[in-house]
Amino acid sequence: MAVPSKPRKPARDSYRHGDLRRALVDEGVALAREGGPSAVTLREATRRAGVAPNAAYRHFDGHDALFAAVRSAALAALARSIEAHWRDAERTRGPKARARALLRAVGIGYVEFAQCEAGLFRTAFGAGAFDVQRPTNPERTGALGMNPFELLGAALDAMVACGALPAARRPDAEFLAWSAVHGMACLCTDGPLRNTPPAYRTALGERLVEMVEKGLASAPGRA
Amino acid sequence: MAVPSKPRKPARDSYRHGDLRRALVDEGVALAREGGPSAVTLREATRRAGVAPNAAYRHFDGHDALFAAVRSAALAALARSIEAHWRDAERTRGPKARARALLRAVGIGYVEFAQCEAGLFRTAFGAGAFDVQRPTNPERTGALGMNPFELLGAALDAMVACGALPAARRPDAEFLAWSAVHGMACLCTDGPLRNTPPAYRTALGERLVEMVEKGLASAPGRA
DNA sequence: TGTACATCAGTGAACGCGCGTTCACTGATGTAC
DNA sequence: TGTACATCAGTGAACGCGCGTTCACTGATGTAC
Repeated sequence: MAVPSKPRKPARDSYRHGDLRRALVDEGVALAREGGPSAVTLREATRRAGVAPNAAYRHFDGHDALFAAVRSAALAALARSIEAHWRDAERTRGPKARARALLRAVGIGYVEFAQCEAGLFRTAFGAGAFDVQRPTNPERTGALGMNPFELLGAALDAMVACGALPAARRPDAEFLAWSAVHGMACLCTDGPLRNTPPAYRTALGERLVEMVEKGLASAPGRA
Repeated sequence: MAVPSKPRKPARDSYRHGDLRRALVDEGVALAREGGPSAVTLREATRRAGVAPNAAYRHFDGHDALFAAVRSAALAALARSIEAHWRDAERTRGPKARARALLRAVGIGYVEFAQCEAGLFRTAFGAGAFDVQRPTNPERTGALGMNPFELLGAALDAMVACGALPAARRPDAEFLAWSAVHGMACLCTDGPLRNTPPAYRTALGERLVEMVEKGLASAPGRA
């Protein structure tokens, strides 16, 4: 008992935080999850990390930089949601069925994420301009090393490779498929589907993916 | 020259504004057009209307009420954009071609509005929950008296009536079509398509509508 | 047709809020000698 | 192995900002007599 009266508020830490940057991003993600993009506040993130507001400036240029990091984390979470379905789909027998299963995995994983993590979804896409990340930023991906857009592209390539999608219709098909899936994600998150039963939304999601698959194959490609 | 020194700042008006409620909504719409939903501020709207901030409370319960009115106006503007295409489509000869033209009108009008009026589009759909308005709120519609969702429903009904869409696939088809079109609108407004050439986006929009039409007709309906 | 008065759309000043950001500082850490 | 020192991640206090909202008020309008 050499130093019995030592204050033990900070418990394990020294007064230096250890990994404040990571802690701030984690808290930012938690805020985004709970309250969407507008809840991602520099002051609240530092408050939750148990640190003075200006301490954040040791690790980020300012609010925008912290927010960008949080958004990247949200995109990575989306990629992981898709990958969970992707891995199952990869085990499908037969090249055509497999390609279709991969495309379905991307769509269902995307919509499911929007429903289960509405705050993160809004943070990824609902706060100003968003882009396809190229070259791939490792912060934005899951374990397969592909961002959501690349996963979609890979699924479409597989469709072409097995003959389920005419090669002439492949160019820019990402944007058509992404549109459909992103739109449904929005309707499920903030739109009129947000309060419908999960089973109903799941059924609608399945129909949407089929619509995309069939519609992509029969509509003409780029002129 | 009975009263030559009378201050003529307010010009035509008495110190009573005349129609402040309308003026505030108009200024709010202008703000939304320029800066999206977060720019719709009670203080800035009153500032532009040349009135004290608290004057707004004579006409609105508070910021939320003003914002709701602005959002309704944005939805009405969307309806008008669709109607402009709708009227042309109505003149198409042949019931099938006409039904397809109507569906196309809804899709193209929707995406065009998102591109030309990105701020209003974000205000209508990008600021918290949005719903299909039933019964129709006259503030939210254009001259045909239908809101965007009802226009879409009418186009799909026409598709069924002429045999271009199997009746079994009609239920809930609004949500599938809306998803596709809304998603593309998002990609054009805030997403990776926002800086692409207009002609490219137009071509993509046409392909999307075709994808929806073909995909809707060949995918199975509600189980 | 004139006067008295109630109404209510506007004013002016002030409030508290949370935000991002800047400043000069402090004190634990890790390195050079 | 011990001491001197530079580094730099954190502190504490304060700033200005624009926001929504509340208060007591004023004065033009329109109505009742």
